[in-house]
Amino acid sequence: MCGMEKPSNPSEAPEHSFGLLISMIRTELVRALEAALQEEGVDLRFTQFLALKRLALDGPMCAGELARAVDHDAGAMTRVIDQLETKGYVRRQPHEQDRRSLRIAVTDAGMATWQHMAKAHERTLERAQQALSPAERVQLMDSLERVLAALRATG
Amino acid sequence: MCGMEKPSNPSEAPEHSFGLLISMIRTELVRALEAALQEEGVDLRFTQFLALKRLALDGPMCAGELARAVDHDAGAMTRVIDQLETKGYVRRQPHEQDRRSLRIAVTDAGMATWQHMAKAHERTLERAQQALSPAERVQLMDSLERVLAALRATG
DNA sequence: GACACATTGTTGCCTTGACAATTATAACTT
DNA sequence: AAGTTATAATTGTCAAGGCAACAATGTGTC
Repeated sequence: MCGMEKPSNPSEAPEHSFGLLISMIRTELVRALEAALQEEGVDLRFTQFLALKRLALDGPMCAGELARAVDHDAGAMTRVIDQLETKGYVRRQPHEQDRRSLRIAVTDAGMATWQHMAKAHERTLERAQQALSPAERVQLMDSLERVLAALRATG
Repeated sequence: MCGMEKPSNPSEAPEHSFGLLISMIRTELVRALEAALQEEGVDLRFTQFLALKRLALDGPMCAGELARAVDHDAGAMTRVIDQLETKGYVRRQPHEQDRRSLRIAVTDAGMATWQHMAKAHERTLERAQQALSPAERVQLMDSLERVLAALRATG
């Protein structure tokens, strides 16, 4: 009775608001990426993926540094590192100059998994942007960067 | 010691990946909107805001319908409606033809709050897009809609 | 050196959202 | 009409993220 409503006009665009649109894309992207990872046999959630990717690309870094790099709460990052460490993809090493800090390093197993993941990642990203021309993709990323900067600027 | 790292090149763009960029924007947008609402004296979270906005704009609808409209889990939507009902912004009415369904309607207080919110909403959205030209804003929304459609299609 | 203050990582607490199971009602089939 | 299936809302459960409190260590000041 209450199912698929809105018989208004099928030709008209959904006309989503910006906030909802961004939220929906994030949800779908996370779902798509996690599905792609699972197909590849990689058991990682979105956040774990982001952290491992960052470490694999940028090399070892401190926990807080990593948290900022993937825009994650420091407390939550502790647990993400726990998970990655349990899976054997990451190692906590003491920091040379600062005994408060850590040096989070990717293990060999982590690197192997990362190379496995990279394919699934690219495939998902390609699928998301398949309806956009190369120029539009560049424009999209540029606009999004400017939106983010604006939001962060005015605080 | 481990603070603000990355002294590489200040002129170069951060070069975020698409998934992280979308996530960061969502986080900042939610934060900005909730801050703006709070400044306006409206005590609503992002999800509650989305639901009330949808109801205010589209009129009464069923719970499941509303959940789909704001891309929210049905179970979670039950609780959002609980919250909005507790605040007095929304009323659960029985559905005329279907005794399983509900008719979620905005109260007078809810409508007043919505008109209060609308300003904060527009201000936040304007702030987010302030660095984009009108043409770029249209292009951005269009690209995002296409990305969402692509993700949902191959889903 | 002693003190205040800042920073790093961790933990506890709370809220939120996703998913599965449940209940009540409707719709469909025979 | 009886039985089966589908749908609406709710509830329980669990993982994840944000925030505040905390202990350990570093930094700066007198």
